[in-house]
Amino acid sequence: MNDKEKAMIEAKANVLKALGHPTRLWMAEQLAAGERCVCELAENFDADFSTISKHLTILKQAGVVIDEKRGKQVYYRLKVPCILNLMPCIEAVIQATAQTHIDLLK
Amino acid sequence: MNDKEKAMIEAKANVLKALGHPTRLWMAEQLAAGERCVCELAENFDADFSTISKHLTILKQAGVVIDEKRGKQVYYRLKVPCILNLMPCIEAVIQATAQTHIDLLK
DNA sequence: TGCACGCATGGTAATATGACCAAATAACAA
DNA sequence: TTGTTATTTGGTCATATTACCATGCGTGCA
Repeated sequence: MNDKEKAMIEAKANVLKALGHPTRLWMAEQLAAGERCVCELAENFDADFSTISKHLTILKQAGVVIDEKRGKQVYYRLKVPCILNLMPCIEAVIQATAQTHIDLLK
Repeated sequence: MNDKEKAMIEAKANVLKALGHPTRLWMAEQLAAGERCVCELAENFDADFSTISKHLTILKQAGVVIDEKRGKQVYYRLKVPCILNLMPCIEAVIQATAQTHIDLLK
């Protein structure tokens, strides 16, 4: 594995890692339905405002979302919509996994 | 978001998180080409044997891989091959991202 | 049986992550 | 200008992650 391959693996792992947190994955799924301002996300999620903001920053740095300031509000949206398409496979992994998860899919 | 939805999000995030580490992502990509024993993975990766084993355990617990002991060796393989299909989208995210990453895709 | 090999597990230490509070900043309205 | 709202940033602390070393365990060979 050369340096470039290693950098590529790290970059890809970083994207997956960004999505690998329940809060951030939830955010990405919300944004899949269309852009949201931070306040709209906060409205539906019980956590400190600063926590939400920091998670969004991580998603932004990973390249998953982009933000746009309009007036007093900052709107976030998915940068690459295909992120959504990952879910069926992830769900298949869960479905293929132990009994403990089977009920999640009903 | 009810309890079941929350559990589903957490389960999905856990799978993504398992893949969100360079070493584990590399392993998954290796296994995409076919099963490998731990020794074969170790051969191509510069890390302590125990480190490799622990990463494989994490992938196994996430449901990404399964293992099978044959003789003295343990073989790992992808449990759900579609994991591979995620990569084009992840690469698209990287491609859509800052200049710093563009050279990775050449 | 005894030993070497392949792998997993336990322990430990350094570093990273994530949650909250408090404070700073930007945009508007008054 | 002053206050208010929307969001980000800095600080701190608890917890999680990850890497290594040492050790344990199962398997097959001598």
